[in-house]
Amino acid sequence: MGVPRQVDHDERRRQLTEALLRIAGTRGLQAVSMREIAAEAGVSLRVVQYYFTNKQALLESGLIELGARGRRRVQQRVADAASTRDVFAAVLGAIVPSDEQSRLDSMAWTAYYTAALTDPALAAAGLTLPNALEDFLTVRLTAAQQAGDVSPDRDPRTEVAGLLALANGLTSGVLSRQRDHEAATKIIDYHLARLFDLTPRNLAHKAQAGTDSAAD
Amino acid sequence: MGVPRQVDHDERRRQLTEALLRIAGTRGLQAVSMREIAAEAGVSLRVVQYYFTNKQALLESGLIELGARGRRRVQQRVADAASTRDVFAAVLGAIVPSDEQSRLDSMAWTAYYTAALTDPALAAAGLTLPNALEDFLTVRLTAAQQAGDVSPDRDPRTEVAGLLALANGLTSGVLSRQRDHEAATKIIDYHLARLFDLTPRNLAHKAQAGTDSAAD
DNA sequence: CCCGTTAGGATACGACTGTATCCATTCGGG
DNA sequence: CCCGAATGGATACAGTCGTATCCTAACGGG
Repeated sequence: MGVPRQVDHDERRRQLTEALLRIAGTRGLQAVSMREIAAEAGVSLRVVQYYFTNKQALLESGLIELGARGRRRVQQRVADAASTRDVFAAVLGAIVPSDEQSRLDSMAWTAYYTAALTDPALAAAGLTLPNALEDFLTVRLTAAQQAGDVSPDRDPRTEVAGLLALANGLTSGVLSRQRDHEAATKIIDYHLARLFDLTPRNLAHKAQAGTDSAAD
Repeated sequence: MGVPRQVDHDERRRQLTEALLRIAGTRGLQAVSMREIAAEAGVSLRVVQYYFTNKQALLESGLIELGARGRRRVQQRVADAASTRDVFAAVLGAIVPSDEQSRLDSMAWTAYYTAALTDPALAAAGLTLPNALEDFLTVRLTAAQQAGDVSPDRDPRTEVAGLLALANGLTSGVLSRQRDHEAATKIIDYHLARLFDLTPRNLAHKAQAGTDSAAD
């Protein structure tokens, strides 16, 4: 038992979790079985059993990894977002699947989400990401509104909830290949352009409240 | 073999299909088995086999029934919709689950939708309702815009796609009990109010194009 | 009357599931 | 050196799954 034991252990678990998510993303959650995961990871059934006591534990691990990936994607995009509008475009753009990897993850996420609707054990393991995003964006939008970058007759919480639901619905369309990523992005930008537009009747208000709106 | 044979046959199939949808709506699609359907319908396994050759046929029947229910709900609400805005509120309000029955149907629909993402056989059996609604609403919105009831700088197709995606995303939130029906309706109305609002800069255009806008 | 079709009960079959058990190997600290 | 823990191969077990088969009844037209 060498020093890097715990590391190897976690690495093994990570490989198995990734195999699980690959299956869930391509063939669905109902195709996920212990033996399938073993085959996908190129190991024996016993190894899967060894590193995960339960199938339940395995599924939870997959859900946790999926949440971590989502958070990572959002943070990467938000990192280089200058304005509040850029932050919104980044977050919403991170929700809608863009490349093949995010499509697979989105598939798996949808499968988990659907399963959690009828399986309280999965629901308890956490789909908390949407709520966190809602709070985060609401704070940002409220600040932008107070800075005069958004029309005062907009309701930040309602706008954010609507935009997140929009991104969610667009994701469904992208996954079912009813829409592609570009079309979805256009729809999102269409709405962001209106939300952050101050053209006619809001210029007066903008001029009166424009204090620290440059950095936002 | 009496005259009402075919009728009895169809009635039996209908009962079994409803039993299937009850299970799918409460315990999920993965809980749907021939034996479970038999138990739910209060018949023997053989009867389920007798009226449906395959499990596949059974699932398709459930999907068809689900689509029919959705269409029925939309038509009922659209029936007494006076203005174009009422039509939009009716259609979008028909998508978001309101009572317990529509919640169950929406659950089952989500389960089917998710399954269809990885099962081409189910996808072929038809999730065509969204596309039909998109075309329908786009025609209505374009007409309303030409009548001057909607600002000319709105893009009807984008607006409709966005609203349907919004309703879809809100449905997810309602099903996961993150939001209730009332909150979802408020968000929809919030957006419809903006879409059909002509207050400041559009009144000029409205006055110039207002020919047959009264009946719409 | 009787015979073929319709309807359904009872049971079986093979595949697959999650989980458990038995066993061999490896390897590092005492 | 050696012994116990870590690791994993092979196999078994009890369920559940969709599907198939066998066998009764019932019943209406010839």
